[in-house]
Amino acid sequence: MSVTIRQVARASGLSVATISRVLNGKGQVREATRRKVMTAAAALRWSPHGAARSLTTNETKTVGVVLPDIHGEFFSEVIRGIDVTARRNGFHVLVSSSHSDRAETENVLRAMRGRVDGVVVMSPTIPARALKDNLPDGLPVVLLNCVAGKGFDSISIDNCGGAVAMVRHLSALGHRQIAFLAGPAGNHDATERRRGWRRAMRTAGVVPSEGWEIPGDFGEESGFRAGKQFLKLSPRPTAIFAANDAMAIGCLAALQEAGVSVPREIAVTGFDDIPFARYTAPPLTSIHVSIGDLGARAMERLLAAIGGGTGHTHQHETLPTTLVVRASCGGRRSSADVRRPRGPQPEQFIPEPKHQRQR
Amino acid sequence: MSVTIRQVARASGLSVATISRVLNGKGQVREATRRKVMTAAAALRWSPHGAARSLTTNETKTVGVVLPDIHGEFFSEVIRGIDVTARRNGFHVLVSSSHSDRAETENVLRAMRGRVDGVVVMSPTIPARALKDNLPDGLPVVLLNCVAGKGFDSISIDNCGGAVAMVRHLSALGHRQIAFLAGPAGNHDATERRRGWRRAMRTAGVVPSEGWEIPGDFGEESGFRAGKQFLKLSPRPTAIFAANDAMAIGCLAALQEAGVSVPREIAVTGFDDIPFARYTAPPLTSIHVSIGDLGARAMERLLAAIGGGTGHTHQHETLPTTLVVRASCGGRRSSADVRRPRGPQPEQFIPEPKHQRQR
DNA sequence: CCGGTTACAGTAACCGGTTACATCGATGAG
DNA sequence: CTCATCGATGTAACCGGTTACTGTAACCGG
Repeated sequence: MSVTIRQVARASGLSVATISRVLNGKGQVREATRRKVMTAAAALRWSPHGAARSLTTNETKTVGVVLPDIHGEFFSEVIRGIDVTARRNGFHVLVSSSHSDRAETENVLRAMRGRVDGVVVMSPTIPARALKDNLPDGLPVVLLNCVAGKGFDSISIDNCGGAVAMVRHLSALGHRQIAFLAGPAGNHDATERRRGWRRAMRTAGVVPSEGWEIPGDFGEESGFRAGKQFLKLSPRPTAIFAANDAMAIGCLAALQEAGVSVPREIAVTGFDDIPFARYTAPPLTSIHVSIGDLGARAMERLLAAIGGGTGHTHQHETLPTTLVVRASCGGRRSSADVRRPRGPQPEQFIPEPKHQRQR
Repeated sequence: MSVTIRQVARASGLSVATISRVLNGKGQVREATRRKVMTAAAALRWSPHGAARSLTTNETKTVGVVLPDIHGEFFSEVIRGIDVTARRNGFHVLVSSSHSDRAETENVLRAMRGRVDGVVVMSPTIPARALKDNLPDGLPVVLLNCVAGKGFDSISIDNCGGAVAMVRHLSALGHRQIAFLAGPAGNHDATERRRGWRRAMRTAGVVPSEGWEIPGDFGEESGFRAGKQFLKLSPRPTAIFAANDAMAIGCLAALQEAGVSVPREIAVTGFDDIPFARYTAPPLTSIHVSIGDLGARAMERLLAAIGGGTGHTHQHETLPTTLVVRASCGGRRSSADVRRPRGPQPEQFIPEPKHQRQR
């Protein structure tokens, strides 16, 4: 049915070895022969069989990406970063996302043998150690935004540092009662951001009182509910720092509905700097994270591990974040911002990714 | 290095055939033998080599997904739908996204041979016919949101119908000057939505005058610019129907900045019903599209084609859309809506997907 | 006790490439 | 002229599974 290298060999009157050599540019082949091969291959519309090739070379030119059940921009951006980097290096990407169940994840991991040359794993639920048991020995792995484990490459966002920067900024604007809208318990990013908030508060000499921290789940809905709760506090916080933008947006909606003016009465800030952050009312001050870069870096590390063989050393890498000031936190620039020609601009300008959506 | 079936055979004192039979549950194997195999396999932590297996069985249990360079929710949702459905059926997903270049896409397509059992292709730039030349004969293909081609399975959203529904709704609210904020030229969805707008306008007996249609690119930014332009028109349109939510949101920002009240002075509506749509100010009336379902259906069709062999008939399928009314279009219910407990609810309630973000 | 099933397990060919090694003609030095 | 060398190409083993075919007890009815 499908055309094989032997058919090409017959059609061109050459041997399979020569066809293979031409295809891979290895060994000596006369120019005339090369052309003959190319012609025959094109005529038969032959392209090498991936599985067959993988079997002998023991490399698949494919990397696995295992992600938990995440929605939205984060997912697409991280995949984009990974995919672009992989393709640039001639690699394919085998994804497996939306794992809620741990056993399921382990199954997928096991099924990767003979399909991939390495994997990027982002899993809040699986401890690094458990990975070892479910992966073929010697398969390169890069952990993404997980608790770093010994013997693994890992890479993550400077969540703590970003949170500290945000609290500092709010402090500088005069805020002291800075409430925190936390993310899901157990989530690594959420934990780190909370740590940053607490640390910076301590540094600022403020002791968060009861009720200044409300748990959320990173969804808009939970932000909305938390917003309502914050309003019941007395004294009211003067600023709300949400652990991600989605919750901050829900929070904004809650305050607006309650007729509370942002930022005049309460400042609201987020984390992630999702594209919509600049289009909320008022535009949202946030911590910019280059999610695409995160994926790209993870892939670069993985490719290095794949190429480097055994002489590769494991290390942990942290990606920096940037504070992006918009109107929602108030302060000196807020009124000026609002009048800018095309929607408020960040104080520290971050070059915009092209947000040409195709849909 | 890696453990093979032969090692398991030796360890268990059986032959490779038996190991294989146990693994695949084929043929007769005594219970005692099965257990012996399982024990040995577990002890050696053996799992079958994907490439090797693919080579003989001629099936990879993997499907390819080729997507253009799209950002945001659409991408992640469609992948999620595909991935979940694939995994449920024991398939893996090989993605390749962010193709801007046509030659690049064709390369990837060619490289899929021997790696996948079928592909889902979403490509605005490649005509269906050109696919035939770059795909191994007989490889099942499902086209996603493309111009349907003969000899292909295809599936898409009822863009036209959705647009008609939206214009009808606005009409019913008394609007006649309904401007249209179009999507990128050449994009299939954009074209269809525009067609729906024009058709419904004609039905309503309104002839769109000069300037009532402004081109955009599906990005927030272009919506913002278009919003400004619409304001310069005289007479001003009473409603703006954006071809997607991102542009509608940009448009809202522009109107807000100009001090124009939505929906009192101008109604604004979108298309896609992205999660964020319910948190804009005012909440955005939109056309709900189940993007995840789109991916899931595409995968179901593909799996059917893979399983069905030659007896499979090609057909085109269209997924329905639903109008979701929120405050941004004004009308009878708008004031009531605003007071609902947790942010405005849609008039026609769409069961919410769980928007528990993990970030 | 015998030919025929049946249940279970082993042997080896095969999938489609890659590549070490063999082959062979041409070339050049001695 | 001969032999070593080199460049170009062919031969066949091999990668790790799957499976058709084979072998062999055990068991059956007659």
